[in-house]
Amino acid sequence: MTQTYISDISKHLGEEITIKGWLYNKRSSGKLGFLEVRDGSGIIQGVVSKKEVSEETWANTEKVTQESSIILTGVPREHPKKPGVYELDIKTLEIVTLTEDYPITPKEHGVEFLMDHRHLWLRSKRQHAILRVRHTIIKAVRDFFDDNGFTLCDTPVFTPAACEGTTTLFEVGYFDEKAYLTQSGQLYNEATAAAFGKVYCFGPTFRAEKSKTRRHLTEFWMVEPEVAYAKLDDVMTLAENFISSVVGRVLETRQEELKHLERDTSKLEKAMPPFPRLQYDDAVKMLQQAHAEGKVENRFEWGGDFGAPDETYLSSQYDKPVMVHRYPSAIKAFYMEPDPARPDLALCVDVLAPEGYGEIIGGGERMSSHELLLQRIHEHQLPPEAFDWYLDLRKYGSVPHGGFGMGIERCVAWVCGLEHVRETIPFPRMLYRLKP
RNA sequence: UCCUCAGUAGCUCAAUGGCAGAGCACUCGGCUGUUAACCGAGGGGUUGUAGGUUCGAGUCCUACCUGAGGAGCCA
Repeated sequence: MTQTYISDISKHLGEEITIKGWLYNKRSSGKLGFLEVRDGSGIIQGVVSKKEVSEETWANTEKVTQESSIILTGVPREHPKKPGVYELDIKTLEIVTLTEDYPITPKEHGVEFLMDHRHLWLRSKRQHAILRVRHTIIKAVRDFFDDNGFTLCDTPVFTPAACEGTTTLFEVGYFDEKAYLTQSGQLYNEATAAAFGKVYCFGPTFRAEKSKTRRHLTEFWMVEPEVAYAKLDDVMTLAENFISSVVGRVLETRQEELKHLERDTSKLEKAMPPFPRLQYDDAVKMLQQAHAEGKVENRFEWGGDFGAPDETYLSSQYDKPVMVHRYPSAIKAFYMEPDPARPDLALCVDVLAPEGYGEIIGGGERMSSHELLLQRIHEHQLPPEAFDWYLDLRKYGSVPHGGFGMGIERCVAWVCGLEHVRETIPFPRMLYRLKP
């Protein structure tokens, strides 16, 4: 028995086909049954008429329940009232397994209940739309780098020490010693960039921060490109080309999903280069003026890092992602290259997504001087022996280089217009949430 | 770690300190074009836990537990 996928239904109009899937929802009108069937590729409404089918098929139609697995045969055709929409005239309905008491009903549910049933929640239309956009974003990310001369050089998940020494790490046993789950592949990227020129890594990242907000996961996926000989301006140009390429791909191929999510795509269409480049100093002035005008609650002082409300205000001033660059070195990672014109500033950049989605990219130019890097390691009270290989990169053919990291889930949340990143990954890992 | 809010039927939510309710889901019946279908009937409860105030607590007070949102930190 061959199987036809619902996504291919338009190629089989008028033919008898077999659909293998699950019952999404059922409605009936006496001797006429309406079965919404999903098979992973899509959803189609099947129509069963009592007088057209066998007693067995009609009995199955009456007793089949939501999310029962079913195999049906029938003939697809256009919906009588909706042009471009297809229906299936069902001839036979076989129940593979009858489901009893499916927990997720067609009505509303709360977050806790849905999260506890994430393994089933994934079957819903909304989750389907989001995860298909996620798939497309990841594909577009890989295509962008693959098509631009980058080599994929994935970095380890087990690491011997903190990459940046600031954020909390997950500690795991590693035979007789301790290891930590990676919080960034960047340091390793710098080694592979010196070997391959343009590289990227893409994998899971772990942060043991006790953050409990709509923007945080403890396990998330990050893509990190790194380019030898790149200066800060090159990094920013790469970032804006990269983001616009990814967003453009979603707009090209996922209109249906974005429509289901009720995303205002006109806002995404504006995410085309060039992105505004805002120096930290000027961003501070904007925030201070906004405070004076009563638009921001707290007065921002030069030297601090932006909080979520600050980022939201700054991004609200633009209709496309904004790139904030040259933060004070004191609040950035130890490996950031200082600005020769202003040594107290780091040649770094954060890309803030529009509509309050916050920082989706962080990156910049890395320090190329062995002497200065060693000094910074000492200043940050990091163990130099843990960074011997990293320092080697400055001993053997050091060059200016830079790159950035983008959190996939925040990007998906922004593109889909979601309230929370928990829906952007099949099984989110969050503070106090390890199951399912 | 801190701040705020919320826990009542399988789910989503009502109930002035005074009889524990509705919709969905489920079971039964009705309907040949339904779109979270609809109409009628039925079963379904230790109101998060422990204590306190009161003639009387789902409701007020205290502690704890669980969850949500936010802060800090970050992508």
